[in-house]
Amino acid sequence: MEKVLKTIKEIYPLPENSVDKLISLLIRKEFKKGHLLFKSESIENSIYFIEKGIARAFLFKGEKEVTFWFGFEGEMIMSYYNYISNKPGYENIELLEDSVLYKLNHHDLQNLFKTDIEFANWGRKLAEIELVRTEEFFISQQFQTALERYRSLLQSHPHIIQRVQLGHIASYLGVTQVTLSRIRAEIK
Amino acid sequence: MEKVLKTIKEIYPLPENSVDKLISLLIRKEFKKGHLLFKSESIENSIYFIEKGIARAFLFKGEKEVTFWFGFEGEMIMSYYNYISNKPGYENIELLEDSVLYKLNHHDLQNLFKTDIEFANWGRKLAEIELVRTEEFFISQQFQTALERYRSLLQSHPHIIQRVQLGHIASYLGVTQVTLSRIRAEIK
DNA sequence: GCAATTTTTTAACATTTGTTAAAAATATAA
DNA sequence: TTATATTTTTAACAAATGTTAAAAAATTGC
Repeated sequence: MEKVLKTIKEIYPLPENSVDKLISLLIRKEFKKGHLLFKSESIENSIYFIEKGIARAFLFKGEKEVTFWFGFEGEMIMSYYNYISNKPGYENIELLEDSVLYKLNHHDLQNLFKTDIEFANWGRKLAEIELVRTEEFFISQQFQTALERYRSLLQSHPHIIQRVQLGHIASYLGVTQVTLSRIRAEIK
Repeated sequence: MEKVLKTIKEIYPLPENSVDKLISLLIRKEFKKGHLLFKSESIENSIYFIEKGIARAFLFKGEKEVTFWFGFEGEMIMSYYNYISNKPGYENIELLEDSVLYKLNHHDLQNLFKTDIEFANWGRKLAEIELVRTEEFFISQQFQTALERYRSLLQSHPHIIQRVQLGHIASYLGVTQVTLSRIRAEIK
């Protein structure tokens, strides 16, 4: 669970015994490629850490799926809306490869928040980090062209092209697959 | 400070003496219409609560200003990026009306987080609420048309048309002013 | 290795939105 | 109130992206 552990510690510097407390709550799980981990309109009581694999979150826009998030090794998978409001989330989350995840129960985590100031601050930092990421992604959508976003996606995840199909990437970038294909043809 | 107090209490149920502790740190400030509260590329050590007035956050896209946030009575004004990373924020924040704000020092707040579990959870909830809002706004940008977003903006803030000029609203909706003007002409 | 399936690219055309500029409407200040 | 400045609307045209469909390429399963 090397990558998961690194993620947990990077969020906020927890004392060693708190880390152990959190680890003791994690359950290792394996899933096949294509597994639908979260389904929209349903309440989800689990949070996952990705040890191995790629996940994507998507919504339907009419008939079409639109991907708006990818999760890579070391990242967390959760529906923030569900997590925060305890109402059904709106996103579907699918695993794009055979994956190894660590599962954490939502209520167990809430319990840590209420009783341990270290965890309360860990949870605060987690939300803050995620907020900044979401903001940055939003800003990039509004202020960069699809080409610029495609380039920075390649920069941060050079192997995404080999691991994720173009249609998903195109919708993540906010264009159709045809347009992304045109973009790729131009820069070659 | 009625509206500000309501906001503070709604975020997370703080004990009465914690609320008093927070209130004692607030300083009332008045600003004129047009005042630039935050300037991009600068470190900001304050957080504000809006008692009266409207604020907007914007970035430059080439020569043009693009508005990506409005703040109304009861809401908080802060650069999350600045607040979280302690690096210069990227946004400019301007007051669109003569305003009454309450100012809170960032370090004072951090201090409360570190020493009081109630505040740590208040801060966690604050970030979580803001995260869900940001996500919702992002989703609406990606999955709704400018017309739909215009309609729901009018629904949630019926007086925005009287208080904010069309160019700001257009860029907030992600279209040019000409396009928003066309949209308005069509639905009349 | 080959056939079937899926994914990606290309092409032709339609639609939407942007750009520039001018006119109309509204707001501001002397 | 009137003149000036600002904001909003309208129009003509250009550019970018979407749509549909077919061809090409790559992947998968037998």
